[in-house]
Amino acid sequence: MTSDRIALVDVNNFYVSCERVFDPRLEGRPVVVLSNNDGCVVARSAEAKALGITTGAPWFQLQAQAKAWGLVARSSNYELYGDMSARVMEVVGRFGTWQEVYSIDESFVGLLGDAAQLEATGRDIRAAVMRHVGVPVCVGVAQTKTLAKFANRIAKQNPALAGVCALDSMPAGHVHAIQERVPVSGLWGVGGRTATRLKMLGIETIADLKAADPALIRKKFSVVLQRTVMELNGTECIPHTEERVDKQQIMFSRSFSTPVTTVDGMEQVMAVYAQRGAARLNEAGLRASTMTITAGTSRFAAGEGSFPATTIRFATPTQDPIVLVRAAVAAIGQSAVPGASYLRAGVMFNGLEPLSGPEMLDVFAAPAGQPGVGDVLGEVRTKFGGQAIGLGFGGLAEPPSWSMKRELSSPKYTTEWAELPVVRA
DNA sequence: TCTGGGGTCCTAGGACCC
DNA sequence: TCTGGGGTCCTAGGACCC
Repeated sequence: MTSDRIALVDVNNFYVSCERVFDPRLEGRPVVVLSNNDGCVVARSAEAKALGITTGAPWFQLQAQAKAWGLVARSSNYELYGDMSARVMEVVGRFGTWQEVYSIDESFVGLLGDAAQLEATGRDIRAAVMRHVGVPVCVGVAQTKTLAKFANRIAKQNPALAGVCALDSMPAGHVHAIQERVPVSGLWGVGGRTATRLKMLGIETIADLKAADPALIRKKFSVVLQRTVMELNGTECIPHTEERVDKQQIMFSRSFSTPVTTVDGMEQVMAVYAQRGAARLNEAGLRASTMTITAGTSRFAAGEGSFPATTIRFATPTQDPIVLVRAAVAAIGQSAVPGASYLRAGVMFNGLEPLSGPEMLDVFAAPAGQPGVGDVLGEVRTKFGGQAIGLGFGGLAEPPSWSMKRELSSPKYTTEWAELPVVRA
């Protein structure tokens, strides 16, 4: 019987797998990839997981044992991961009747076929991605997205399945037995808070939740969890959106490598961050009607922190870096507390609209058809690299002392001519 | 000394309108 | 000045995801 099914394809330990493609010595060793500023662990190889290293573990706490464990750490290299992601998505997309890219390492694709064909297609996808990109993927196939996620989890945890699990080709009793063992928190869309509240109602496993009354769940929780219950029972409730819906917000936020303690310093930070945000707006072809700036001291320090946040509304939506930088600097100047030890800051844009949309009268805007400042900056960056040009502090060749730290980074193997891998034969 | 960054969706409540 | 229902839009906050 031919059925319409959904496959969830994701890359195992994606960041680590990308590093391994270009450095095979990492194969078989415990490897972690760190967050910005080399702060904490964001990805782990199977060997690192086996050592008990958790996601979010601070690197400074692991460093002492790293040598004894033979543990290798890499800074995150988003240029590399982004490019590898695009390659994986392109290969996976060839197999589907539709494709929705869900995250940097996951996509849902539509498959048609009977149980045996679905499973065979899963194996073909795995082989193709390994051959063309070099990273291992797992495939879960089922009737709904929630179940496809669940099947993918089974594929990952059960080595005998060799990375592919199509629920249609498993005996129903077997599937049910697994659902009776796995706690609800292992389910897509059910986090810790909801799991705790469900437990009080005696709902602990996926099987419990599947058998729950959807109407009751909606009343006691939300329409979101009700959809989960229905999806567990085979009714599709979460639509697939092939083309990315328009973004609702754009952010740029970063922690510093060293604290910033002066208002002047925070103004420098904002000048740089507002520019980075403006560049993102320009790339997306959007302008914003509000900008929210945030900053924060340590969440872990004793005493009261300072977490200024200010929203600025623009009479005319804009993506002009000069306007945005001025507004951000003025706002932080008013809200930053002198002497506070700031560790992070961010810029967020909301109320987005396309650049090509109806123009309101603004005597300072570039005349129609002429490039604005953002376009010119973007063009220079495309030709000469991201660091080539900037306004004020954003244009310094030598980055300020608080800039992000990435000491253990691999080269941008696939996106910079100067950093291409060298092969000797 | 050191603890990520970037998002989405839903809901409740307030402002405002007819 | 008070009375009333019904509706939209916006924002803040919660929960979750990778």
